[in-house]
Amino acid sequence: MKIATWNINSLAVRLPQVLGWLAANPVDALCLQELKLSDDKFPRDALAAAGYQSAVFGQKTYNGVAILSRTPARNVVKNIVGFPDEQSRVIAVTLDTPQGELRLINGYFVNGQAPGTDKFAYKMQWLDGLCNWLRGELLAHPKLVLAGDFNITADDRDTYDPVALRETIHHTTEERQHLNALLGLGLNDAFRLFEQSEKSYSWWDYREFAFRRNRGLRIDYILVSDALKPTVTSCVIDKLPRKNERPSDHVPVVAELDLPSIK
DNA sequence: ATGACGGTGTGGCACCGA
Repeated sequence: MKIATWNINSLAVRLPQVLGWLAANPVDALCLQELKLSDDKFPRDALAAAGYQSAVFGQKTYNGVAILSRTPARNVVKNIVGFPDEQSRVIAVTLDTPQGELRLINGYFVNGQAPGTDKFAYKMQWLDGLCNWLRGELLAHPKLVLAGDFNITADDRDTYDPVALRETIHHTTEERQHLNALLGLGLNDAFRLFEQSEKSYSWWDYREFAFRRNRGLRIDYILVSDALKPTVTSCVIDKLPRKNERPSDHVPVVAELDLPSIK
């Protein structure tokens, strides 16, 4: 089965691109971030016509996440249990596969603006809350995938300028320690399970021709639990949608797991 | 040091993103 994640930076603007991408890339589940719309504005019918059910946790203007899946999602949880949050950043579902249940968690991690700001402090607290919640989720669901926009570069391979951007937002030691804490729970960065080309990124600024110059960051991840790690057969970044007219600044990441495809 | 680009809102610029 194939699982993908994509920060689409407004589903109202990008719905046609999502539908087009799904037609060309018929994944089993797609995690979307930054819907920027409330639940009542979610294009459930258009996605259903394309063969996808939707578990939605929207928010007006900012944030908002959804999981599209070919099979029904059950046990839907919104946001981090034990971490009250005004912002819609997490949705978790259980999907039933012929190989048993799979827990899929979609996160739009806090941006954090800059070290020393209130938003950075919120990012650290949010990451703490996520880690504490996931510890139990992994015990309850050994076959678990955490996908989304992490807003953290894991290491210097994931940034176009590790020297100039050292200890700036998305590059701080503190953020990377939090990401390592997640990995320490028994999660694995699917992208790094395979040989990848250098300078592989998932986000490029809209400004200064960043995409053309490949000045990007890899901040979108698919983490798989230890139990799933042996089943991962590929993980790729699909840069093509960044060439669309009115593209999102992020592109999809796709992982393939050697579980029978959900029918 | 700043802004550059793009999305949203009840707007004519401000805020946010990364």
